[in-house]
Amino acid sequence: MTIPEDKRALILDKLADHVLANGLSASSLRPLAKAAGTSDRMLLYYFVDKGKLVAAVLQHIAHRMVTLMEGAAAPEPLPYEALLARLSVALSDPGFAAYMRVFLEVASGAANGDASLARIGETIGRGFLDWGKAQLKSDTPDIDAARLMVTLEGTVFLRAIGMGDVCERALSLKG
Amino acid sequence: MTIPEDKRALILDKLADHVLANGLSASSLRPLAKAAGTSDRMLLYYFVDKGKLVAAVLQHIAHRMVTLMEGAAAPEPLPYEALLARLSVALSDPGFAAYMRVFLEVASGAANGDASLARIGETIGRGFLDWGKAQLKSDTPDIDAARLMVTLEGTVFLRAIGMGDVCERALSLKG
DNA sequence: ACACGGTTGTAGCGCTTGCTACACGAGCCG
DNA sequence: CGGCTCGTGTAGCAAGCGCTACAACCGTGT
Repeated sequence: MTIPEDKRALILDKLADHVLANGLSASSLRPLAKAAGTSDRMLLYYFVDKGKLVAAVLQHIAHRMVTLMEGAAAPEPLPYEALLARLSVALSDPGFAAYMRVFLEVASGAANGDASLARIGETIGRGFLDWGKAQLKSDTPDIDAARLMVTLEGTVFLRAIGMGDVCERALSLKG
Repeated sequence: MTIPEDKRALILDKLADHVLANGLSASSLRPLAKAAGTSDRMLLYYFVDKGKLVAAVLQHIAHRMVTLMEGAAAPEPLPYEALLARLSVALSDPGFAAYMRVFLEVASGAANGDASLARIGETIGRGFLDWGKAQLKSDTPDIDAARLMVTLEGTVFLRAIGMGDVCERALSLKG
């Protein structure tokens, strides 16, 4: 037992970097291997097949994102409007935006029938939802957290197609 | 001049069917050609290259979607909440959902740097926004239409990853 | 009748994809 | 020492990708 776990974890980290920087669609075995400083042969040796590799990388990315989000959490619970405004700008940060891009790609793959991506996407999504709920000061936290998330993912979607202006308008204070 | 326009339009229709049914990622030349009853060779003859083909198909799909939406428009302007509820169920309809799946895929591609997809996505998105605005009865139609769209695209995103329940909760009447 | 230009089929190119067969070195166990 | 398993490099497979070269068809104009 020569503990491949260490090496696996190290590789996973570099793979996550590559996916965050280049997207899932640009992540075939050979580019990934190059980014991790190995060969495609070794990637499959560690992860058995492509599907399991992608699952592992996305899980790793999700874990990183949770860490990142914990650091970005509001110091105290905020009412809906204030939290929405705060998170909206947080998601625009390039560091966060990369995660949102792959999240969007996961959702797209899931919509096209990839059950594995759907499962991973839901896990990430539920984590995100809970994280938001924990920061909400509300009488109806479940409903408001849901509204928060729907709105935020909507802005991710729209910003992707160059409609950031519409997001700004939607987030302007309600009359 | 043996009018290739007719044939082009006919082919475009079948291509659109295929993309709506199978997604953009499952739409390489040979499957598309088979779906349209031609050869990849002919597809390139009509559309020059893959990029232009995809652009043409997406434009065609967008046009179809506009037609579909016109038929689904509310008979008279509705206030925000009512319109949101109405459109939310409309987008769940399988006929509409296929368009939303493709739309999501376009957004994902755009987010990953495909400028052509970004342009097409924005065109579709702006059309959608205008369509919604026309059905809104509001003092601040621009803001409300933006909020409507952000919310609806958010539900598309979340439903893709199996979080439809969260969408329901978000759309429940506000307290 | 004949040449010609728009249309189409056949075949294949060079490349990338996920994955695998095989050999070889290194370390452990008898 | 002898074998045996684990780790790794080399090489390659079949399939799919976008795209193209070439030849043949067919309708029209002269």
